Amino acid sequence: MEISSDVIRGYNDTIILSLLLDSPSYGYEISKRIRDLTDDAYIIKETTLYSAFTRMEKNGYVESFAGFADNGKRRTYYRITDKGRQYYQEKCSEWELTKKVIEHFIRKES
Amino acid sequence: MEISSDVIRGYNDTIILSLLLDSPSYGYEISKRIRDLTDDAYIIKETTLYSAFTRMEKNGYVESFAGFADNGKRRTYYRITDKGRQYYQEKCSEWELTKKVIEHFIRKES
DNA sequence: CTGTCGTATTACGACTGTCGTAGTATCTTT
DNA sequence: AAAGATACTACGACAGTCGTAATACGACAG
Repeated sequence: MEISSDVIRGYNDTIILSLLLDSPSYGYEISKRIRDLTDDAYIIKETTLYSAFTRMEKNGYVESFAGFADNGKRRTYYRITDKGRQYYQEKCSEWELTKKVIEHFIRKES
Repeated sequence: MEISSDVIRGYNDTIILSLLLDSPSYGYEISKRIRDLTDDAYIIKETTLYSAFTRMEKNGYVESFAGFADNGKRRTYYRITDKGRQYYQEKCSEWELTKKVIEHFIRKES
């Protein structure tokens, strides 16, 4: 089954931020880690990912800086800010509430 | 706390359909039942609700018919179709997967 | 008998985030 | 030499939600 993007929409920023909590990272790696962690259940589109970075940088949730791969290739890294951490925590709380709300309307089949 | 609409976005249709499972209903009542069931945690916007009806009728998930309130006032009722029931069941299954996916990225605070 | 609140719905344009498509560039593997 | 993986950017389209507003009727208070 595929997950519709409208469902995840409100959590893309949260997902990305969660992967920056422990250390900075960059687009391609984030993308792969999402795929791997979810066993390919969720594959974020590149455009969605990079536009999330831009938006979050504008909002002050992440900061970008130039880094280099082992082979010397230039990459754009992103680091989560304090504001980003706070936003992430709020979204985690919100999630608990959201889950409850939606599950009022879900009937599980046998 | 408020629930951001982007989170619910993918489930508005599902929520509305769930309230039509047992009997037909109409906009205003659906709206109130959502509020009541969620203890005001989720208050669907009127425009969102009515445009969902229109969209779902176009998709064949619901059928509208004219009904009358006790006082003789005209109302537009909606009835879920077989296709709508099927869609609803699919969304319920999808929800289980979605939940798992998102929870890979949620860290609960103490 | 007038105004406000609750009921019930519709119209319209703005906005945001995702998507499809495409293009660029380098490095690694075959 | 070609193909695939890495790494990113640009642009316009689209869908669903939102703000605002308007309409209309009944009930109830003052």
